[in-house]
Amino acid sequence: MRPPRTTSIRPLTRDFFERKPRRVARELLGKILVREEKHNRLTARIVEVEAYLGANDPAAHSAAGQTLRNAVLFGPPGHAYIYFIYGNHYCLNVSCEPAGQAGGVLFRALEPIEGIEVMARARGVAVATERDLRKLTSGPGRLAEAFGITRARDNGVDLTWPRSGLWIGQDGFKPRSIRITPRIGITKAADELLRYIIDGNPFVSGTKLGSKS
DNA sequence: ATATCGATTATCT
DNA sequence: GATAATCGATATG
Repeated sequence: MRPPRTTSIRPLTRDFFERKPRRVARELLGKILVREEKHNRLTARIVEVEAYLGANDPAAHSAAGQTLRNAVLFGPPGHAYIYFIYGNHYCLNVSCEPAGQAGGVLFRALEPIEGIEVMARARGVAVATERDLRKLTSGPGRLAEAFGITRARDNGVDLTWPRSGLWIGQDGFKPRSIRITPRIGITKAADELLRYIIDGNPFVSGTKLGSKS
């Protein structure tokens, strides 16, 4: 009898994140976000991200310089920058570039793999059909809620270190096709091509399910 | 299927 | 006091 095999997920290393946000964003597609707690393990594949440049990007939270809120972006790479927005939602970013440069990547959508029941409970939605899965992690606020991500809990954590409970890993998966588009929901620098998606993946936010466009 | 709108609060001017 | 890297509900074709 062959023992049941779980696909092994290896954490990404610091140098992965110590690069330009565009590069990190593109290469994060297909990687896996992991939440580990005592009795839970949540995993989901990254299918949509946006790059925010440390310099010369008016849409970035770092544009007006360092504050208490955005300090993590100015710190070492590979750490979680969590912000609270519209009085309702948390969003997850990872810091990029060497300390002192404020680049980052926003996580916009994931494809759930493990822990779907837990995610559904955290989101307060029922998952009856295949398409209901999109309600879990398709959108930056949604994925944060599904993973129980808050600023108090996760801002500043090291996403290369599994013992932090929130980390990013790889299992060898390579996206077949990547598409680059303008970023969503911003008013400044709204036409820069800095949004990276796995082409055709149904969990990408804004994707209409059941329509062929 | 697309458009519009209200909710709700940390953060900065 | 104004703003915001969103979401979900409602309205309309």
